[in-house]
Amino acid sequence: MVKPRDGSNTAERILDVAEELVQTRGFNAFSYADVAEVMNVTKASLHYHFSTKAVLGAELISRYSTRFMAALALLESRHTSALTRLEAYTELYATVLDTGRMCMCGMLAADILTLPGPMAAGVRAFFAANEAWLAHQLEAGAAQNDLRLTAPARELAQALIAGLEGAMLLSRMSQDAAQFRRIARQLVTRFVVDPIDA
Amino acid sequence: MVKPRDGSNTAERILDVAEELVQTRGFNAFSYADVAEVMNVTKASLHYHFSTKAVLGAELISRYSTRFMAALALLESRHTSALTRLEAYTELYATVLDTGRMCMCGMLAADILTLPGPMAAGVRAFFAANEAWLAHQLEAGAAQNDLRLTAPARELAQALIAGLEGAMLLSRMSQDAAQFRRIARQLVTRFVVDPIDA
DNA sequence: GTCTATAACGAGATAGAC
DNA sequence: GTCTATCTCGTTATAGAC
Repeated sequence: MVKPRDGSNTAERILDVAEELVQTRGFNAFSYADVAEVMNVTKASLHYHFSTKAVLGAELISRYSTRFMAALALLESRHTSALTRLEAYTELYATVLDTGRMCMCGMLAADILTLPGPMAAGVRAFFAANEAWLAHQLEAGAAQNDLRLTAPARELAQALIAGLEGAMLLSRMSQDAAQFRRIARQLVTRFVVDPIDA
Repeated sequence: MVKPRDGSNTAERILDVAEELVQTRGFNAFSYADVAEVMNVTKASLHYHFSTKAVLGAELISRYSTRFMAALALLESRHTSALTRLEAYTELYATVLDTGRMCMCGMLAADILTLPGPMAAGVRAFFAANEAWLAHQLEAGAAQNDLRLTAPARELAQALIAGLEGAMLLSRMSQDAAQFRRIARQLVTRFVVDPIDA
């Protein structure tokens, strides 16, 4: 018995629709009715797959985090230098923004005080994992003289993520597609490559 | 007939309570009932002062923007060098975060697609004004050799605001009070003072 | 697995007395 | 200017037929 993994099964499609709504409107600004309308099913059907909105939300975060970490692994295998990995990392954010969406966990970070406990924990874990991954890349890059760090790796990782999330928020608001990539370039250049080869 | 300006009149106190709720929970996650409960009045009373939630929201943004620009003017008069002005600017954000709040317009930026038109316009205007103010300080500072710019002033201003807003979001989530100031210092140091006197 | 129907509640808002 | 009372609607969630 092979489980369908092509994303065409109902639960996955519900997650797809809900994910877009969270990324554009936030967790408190979408409802089962919104999802049901897009999918042409009833709200009751959605409750069959995800008993409560809190369960749906937790599943969204879990899937998003898994996929994000998988994208990081792929990115790591495709790029060998720390600098190109960083650039690919920022481009990951950029392509999300190109679809008119915020980072899902960035959006949920704004809603953090209103989220069910398990969801809040998931969002915090997402950023902790991101920070750890980035810090590791920075340290590895510094070790092989790929780049120069201007501060402790952990601190730089936090500042980079903060800059990228803030840049998404403001660029989406300004509807200035190029703004995000300009800011991302500033962040990477100023924080890590710095004046060595500038 | 002197209008009361001490903030003790009802409309102002409603705005005070609503403002905190927006800064902590977001515009879609608070209700007239929440405000009424804190103030020990009925929802109907609130509607006497602010006919609709959209009107209340627009007034919140207007008051917040006015106060913010006034704080910038004060800050300008108190500090003469561009660098200390920048540091005071980031400290403005830090003190907001110290009270457990996000920047109100940063919060509303996340909700932007769900806001009534006039509110969305007000949020955009807030950030445009901030960007213009910051860019002006940067250019002035560069002109008198107070600091060195690593990119066009406008671009740096956008990156700084993005970094600060993102840092607020993540620091509040992490409940790490020191994190914001560490990131802010990184941003200012790397973006403007750079290696001249580092 | 999806439907109809409905329960239970909270939200934004209004009417009219005081 | 604040109250009680009420309206209407949207939201989350459940029961039970198909």
